[in-house]
Amino acid sequence: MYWSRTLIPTSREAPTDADILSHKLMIRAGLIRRISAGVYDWLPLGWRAMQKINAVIREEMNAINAEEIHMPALLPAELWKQTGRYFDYGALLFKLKDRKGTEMILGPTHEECVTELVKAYVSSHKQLPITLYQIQTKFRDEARPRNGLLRVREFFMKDAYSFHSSLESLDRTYHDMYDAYVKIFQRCGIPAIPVEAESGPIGGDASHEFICPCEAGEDIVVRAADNSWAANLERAGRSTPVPTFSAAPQMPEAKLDRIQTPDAAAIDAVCKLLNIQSTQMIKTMVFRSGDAKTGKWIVACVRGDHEINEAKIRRIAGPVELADEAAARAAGFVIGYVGPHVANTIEAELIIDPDALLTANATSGANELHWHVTNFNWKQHLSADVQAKAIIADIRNVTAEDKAPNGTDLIFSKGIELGHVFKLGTKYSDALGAVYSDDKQQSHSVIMGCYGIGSGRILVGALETLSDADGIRWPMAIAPFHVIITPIKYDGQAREVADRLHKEFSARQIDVLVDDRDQRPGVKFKDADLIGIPLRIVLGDKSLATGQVELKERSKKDPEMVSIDKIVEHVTKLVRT
RNA sequence: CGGGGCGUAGCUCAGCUUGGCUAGAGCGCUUGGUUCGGGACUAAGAGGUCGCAGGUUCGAAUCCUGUCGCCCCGACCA
Repeated sequence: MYWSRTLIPTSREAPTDADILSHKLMIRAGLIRRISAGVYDWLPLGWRAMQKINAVIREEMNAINAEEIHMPALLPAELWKQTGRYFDYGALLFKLKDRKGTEMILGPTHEECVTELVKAYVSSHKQLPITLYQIQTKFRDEARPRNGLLRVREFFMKDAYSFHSSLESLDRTYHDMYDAYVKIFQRCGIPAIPVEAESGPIGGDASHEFICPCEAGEDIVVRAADNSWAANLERAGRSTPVPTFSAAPQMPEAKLDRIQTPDAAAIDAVCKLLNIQSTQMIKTMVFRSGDAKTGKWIVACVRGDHEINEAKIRRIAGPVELADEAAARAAGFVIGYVGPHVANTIEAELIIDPDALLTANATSGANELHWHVTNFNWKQHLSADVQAKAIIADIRNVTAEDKAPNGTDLIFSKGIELGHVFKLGTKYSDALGAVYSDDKQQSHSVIMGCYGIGSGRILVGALETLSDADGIRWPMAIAPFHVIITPIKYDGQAREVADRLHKEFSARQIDVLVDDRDQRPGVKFKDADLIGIPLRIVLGDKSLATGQVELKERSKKDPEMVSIDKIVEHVTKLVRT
């Protein structure tokens, strides 16, 4: 391709609304253009990179016998109502009506659709296992799209779904996928660490996320200092054993004191007012499970300096949500001033984190507006009945004071979630009736796994982690062009050589861009660095006179001189390895 | 959804507080000249319903109301 014939709108300045490096570079290098919040045009350079990423993904998917299909983005809402996700997904789901008034959605993911497909055609164990995938546009009406391509409303995703007649078979495919993911990110040249993630209904080792470590990321990864283990913060568990209620301190002489704390609901405010440490406090939060009629209250307690981990609560109590404030108040919870002993008077499931349980003479809410209590102790101030039913469980986020499973220190870092592999179980096949017959004519729900990669996020990860002050540095595998030819002046011998090399590289399937613009050399060099093509061939009069061209790798400081008749071979070698 | 900020040329922004000449600058763009190995210089130009609607006023980019759009922080840490 010739620069003058394509569209590469580079710019010296980044728009003010771009905050993170990758976003700035994508705009400056002319990869994408925003058309609406979280919705982008893909320009030639961006699109080329995207295609290369998808090509890598395709190759690795095909290599493990996953077969590509294509499902529609426009889906009937009915299908989603059958699994309940029409409601569970909430506002994140784009909803619309067709001309007949039929409710439709734009697919944010395709479990329903693919399960429906398999239900229609797979009925025997002999047809299993099977893995189908697609690379397709997903739609999610994000509350707050942000940071360029990091969180968008329309994006590319490779989503694969596997179907099995046994958990062992699911395990095999899961591991194949896991390995394929490792290869994909390696080939794309970006760092990605697999971490344990929330595992859902199957439990155990059923879910991994692949995280690209970088500051721009929205996820928090916890890993062992010796890299022996890593997990999503949601998932990371305490390393010390969970005690039973009897481990609570015995403080027979302690007396529960009420103390006035006007307008001090937050932990920090109370600590300041009473001049105590947050470790001396018990934080109590109220959750609600089930619907308004059948649901129950859940009172969760952690030490004041700890954060409640809602995913862990869900693991114990099933689907829960933080209680609606008005509803909780109506039920008698003094939101802002709730203490654990509220369970003495209001019927609720009490879940206590071990560190909260071991806190003696704690300060907590008094269950009265503008009042707290001090010297709270579990054994004295909970009724016998409540003590007997209380659940002691790990329900907080780990902190730097915790240890990895092997006892080493924990390190916390941010990262971008690039992909996710997940053992689904029979959630969707149950809901939609996707069953197969085994060899004894017994009917079973198909066992499923699902595996996603956000292709756009690979691009974000590459720019975030590999760029330098001058611009992008594409890994060869996903570079929009392998080589850029920069004639100092596109004229005379330089022009002849540029055209000839263009032809020869193209014939070898090497993607080449000739900067044929009538620009000063400085402009061309700056732009070449900015758009980050891995190899640059400079054609200048002086070197051409000696039968040589200058070859510079974007990631290296100094160029090398290569004779004209060797350059094609030389570059081909660099591109292929 | 809550809070904050911003909408003026393709891009980055000034002007607005205190209403008043033909609405400005830099970058980019067009044409000419000089330049030509790391974002050149110069001359002449093109380009704007000041987001939109309404209001106040003799007069609105500027004040008021509404509305749309965009960005940032937060979203359950009581």
